[in-house]
Amino acid sequence: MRMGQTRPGLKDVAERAGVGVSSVSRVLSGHPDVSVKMRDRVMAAVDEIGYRPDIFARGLRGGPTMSVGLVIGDISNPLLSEISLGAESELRRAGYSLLFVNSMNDPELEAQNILLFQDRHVDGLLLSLSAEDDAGVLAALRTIQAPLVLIDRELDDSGEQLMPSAVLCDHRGGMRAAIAHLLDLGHRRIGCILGGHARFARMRRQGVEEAYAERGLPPTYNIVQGPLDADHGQAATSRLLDMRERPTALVVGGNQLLKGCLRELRSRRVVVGADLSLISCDETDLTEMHDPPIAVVRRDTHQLGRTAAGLLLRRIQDPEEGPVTTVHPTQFVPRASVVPVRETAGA
Amino acid sequence: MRMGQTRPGLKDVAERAGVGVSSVSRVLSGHPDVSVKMRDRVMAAVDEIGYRPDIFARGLRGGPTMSVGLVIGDISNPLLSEISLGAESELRRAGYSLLFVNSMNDPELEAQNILLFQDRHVDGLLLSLSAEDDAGVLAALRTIQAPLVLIDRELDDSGEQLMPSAVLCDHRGGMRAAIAHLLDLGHRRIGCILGGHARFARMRRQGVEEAYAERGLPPTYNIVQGPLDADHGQAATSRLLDMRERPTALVVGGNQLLKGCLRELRSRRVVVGADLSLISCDETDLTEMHDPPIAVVRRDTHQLGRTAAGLLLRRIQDPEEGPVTTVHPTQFVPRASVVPVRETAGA
DNA sequence: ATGAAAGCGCTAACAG
DNA sequence: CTGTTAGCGCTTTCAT
Repeated sequence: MRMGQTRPGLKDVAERAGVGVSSVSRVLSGHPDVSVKMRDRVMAAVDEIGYRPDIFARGLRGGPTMSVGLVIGDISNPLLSEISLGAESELRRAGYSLLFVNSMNDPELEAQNILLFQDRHVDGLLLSLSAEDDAGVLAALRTIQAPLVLIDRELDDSGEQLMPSAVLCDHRGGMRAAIAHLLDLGHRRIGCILGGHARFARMRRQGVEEAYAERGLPPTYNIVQGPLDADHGQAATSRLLDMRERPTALVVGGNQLLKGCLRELRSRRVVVGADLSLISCDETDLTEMHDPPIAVVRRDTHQLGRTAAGLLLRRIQDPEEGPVTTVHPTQFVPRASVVPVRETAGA
Repeated sequence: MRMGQTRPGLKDVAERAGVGVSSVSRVLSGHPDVSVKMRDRVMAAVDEIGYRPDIFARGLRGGPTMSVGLVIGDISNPLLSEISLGAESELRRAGYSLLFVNSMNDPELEAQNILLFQDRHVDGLLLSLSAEDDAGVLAALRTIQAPLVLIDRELDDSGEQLMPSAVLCDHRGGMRAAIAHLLDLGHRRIGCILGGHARFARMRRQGVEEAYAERGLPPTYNIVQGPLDADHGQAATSRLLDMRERPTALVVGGNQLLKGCLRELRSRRVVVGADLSLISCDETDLTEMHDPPIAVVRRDTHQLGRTAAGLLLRRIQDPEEGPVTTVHPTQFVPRASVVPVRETAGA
């Protein structure tokens, strides 16, 4: 029974101001050829009736929607959410809004979401994909006209058709530094728990290998690769601790894995920073507040998001711009979870 | 230099299938009056040319956009992100997509974001607002036609114009149970650190008061109210521990506050579960993995999100539906961070 | 410098 | 049951 109360349109503004609709349109889209008088009249009318342009009608004509899509595997991961926060703040400064969608780390959903953003005419896409080589995702991406920025991912894009920009992290360097630190403290049997099939896992593995190779040491490390979740973290920890030549230090590649790892250590009553040295990748509440605090390979996630947004904006605003890749530093932060091997009780 | 390659429209499908545009439209929107033959012809053509409807053109006509907006204070808060995950999963099942926007806990941004969603013609709004009484936010909300669902918030809507549904949590009951547990263990001087001005803080305060009142005990608790952040958590902890009659137990109203609290306890070398009993609200990695594990007042955040989405969908799909409020249980989970007062060393 | 008018892709009358 | 047609609110020629 309620009145239609349709929101005011361009026509209403034009009527109110006693001018033509196209003049109103020109004023609102900053067209140069408008008299000051006209601009004032129109703006006054706009304020009076509280006009807001209809984004759909604009989009229909193919104009920009001033929005950017972010496809993200798991927003509940604090790192990813910080990245998105950084991206959002940068985009907002430029007048763009960021639309999130979760893909639950499911490539099929991811592909759907990419298409969904295309339907919504986003002006660009930020991608933190769960898989770098999923055929469906790649196919969806190829239908996208808008510029793409990958966040800490490398696409397995054989055809090289989609020319994404990318913001990457120097995971290899960070891992190399972490391992080097352990080696300096006398550790030789180091267990590494890695997860996922994305770039970061490959790079971290390389970092481990390089650290040993640089010092001419035999590869007495053990890398346990698996899914990127707490269960793998726990299982891998268990497996490493059960080895005959039990590692004196563990390096864990991410917060989910860390959670599982700590769970296992607790159930075995292994004391971090005494019985065992421990390093994790990426700072979270857990690493910071743990007793003892856990050494980490850290990176500036907020900045990562901001840079990603910046690269995207550049390409949106100037379509001639080519893809750019930036690499962001990582930093090893030693903490009490790491002790020299001498103090470590053997098996 | 690239070819315009404009995406196929309804007209193209109609041409391909040799039928009229409206028939195509009818088939696609599931209109009952279409022959099987027609449906097949059209669907074939749709597949052949890879047609996807233009959501903007649909929206322009005032139709549903199959999207829901979520205004959220801080997506990097694991609780809020879990809620949004729950909401998203429910919405997806119904074919809706969820658009997130962060408001950085800033009411002004919040109001802007509400307007932004309105511009995008969302079919409904999920709100986890940072303030319940901000004039700008309320004004923005009043311009919204779509149904609203509040998540764990009560609006200070004097005019009662906007009839939101709501999903609430029984914070009062949870807090009452937590305090009762402490009282049973002999604690009398209990410090409570609360933060924020939203419903949950009020309810928790009431829970504390009720627990004491129920047993006819004098109010020997101390409630320190402040902003909902780690700094307040730390400052409040410091203040409570400096009291002449130092509390034997602390109850902390949220994960941010907890972080600050733990920071202070660590710097003072206060041992949780021995020198002091500790309870927090809401489960996070920190409460679970802490040594000793921290007792919590828990709630099912994923379910909360799902229910919120469900309530919204009901109102979207049947505009005659009135607003509904559901209250979700909370549960006190005792853990090793809580010990009887006898074992606790006094000041 | 300004206004009139033609669509953008779609849905919903309205005719057949 | 199906095709034709008139807009939805806006931008953009094209005249003036």
